[in-house]
Amino acid sequence: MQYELPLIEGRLIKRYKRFLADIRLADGSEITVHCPNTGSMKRCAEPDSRVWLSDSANPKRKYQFTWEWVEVDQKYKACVNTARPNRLVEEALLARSIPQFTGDYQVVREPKVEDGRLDFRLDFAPAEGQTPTYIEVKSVTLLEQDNGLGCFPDAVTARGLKHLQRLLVLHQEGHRAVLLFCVPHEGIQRVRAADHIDPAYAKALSEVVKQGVEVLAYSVKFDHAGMTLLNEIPVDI
DNA sequence: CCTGGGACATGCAGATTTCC
DNA sequence: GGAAATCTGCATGTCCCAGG
Repeated sequence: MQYELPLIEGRLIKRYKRFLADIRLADGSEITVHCPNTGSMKRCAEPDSRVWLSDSANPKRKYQFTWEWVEVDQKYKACVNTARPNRLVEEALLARSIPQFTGDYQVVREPKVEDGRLDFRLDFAPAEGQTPTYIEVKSVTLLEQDNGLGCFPDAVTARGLKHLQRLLVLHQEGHRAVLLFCVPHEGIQRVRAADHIDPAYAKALSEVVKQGVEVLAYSVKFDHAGMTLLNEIPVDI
């Protein structure tokens, strides 16, 4: 995905509410921006970090700018906008650039399933004789130490646990079910379940994988004006 | 001390209304 | 009648305050 307008650079003062962060711009002015992240943003919201903002150009919004990227440990870019990984995956699916997903399929966003929704469903042409594939995308942005190992989740997640169960049920019903870790963080080259953060989730993950739910991880390439899904990276379960 | 609820901002889907 | 515009509800984690 490419941003329509150039990103604006600043420094984080503080993320002080779920949706809000204060940023200092290059000219010294301070603004409040929308923080579009549903997680704890562990290690991604350190005061004084360099940050990049997108301009919504939307006059109806209370806060014109949206926090997109942060610089972690003064060297790695990471994307904190949780809507982006979903888009990156969608683009890659539509471009047929993920080798694990082949065949003549249509991409359905946010398909409804039993008790909620998942991120994507791939519906195959009749000739393919294949039941749908379900995909849930998770964003990985927690690098605990500078060792290339990304951790998920970054906080206890009851909801994430539910998604795992949902994928397992779909798999048991005969569908392909895939958990796709999208990793928009330049310092992460592999992913593992964070059992030190959410042991229940880590346990459930290894369990559903054992039962046949697939897990994939893809790194993300940053360029001056956007991001693209890059290549597969290993997942340690 | 613990729990519950509200506020916070946005994007999106789905429903409903309006308008030609 | 059908398209477009508008509304409604949901999802989401953190923080703070009130009440038990």
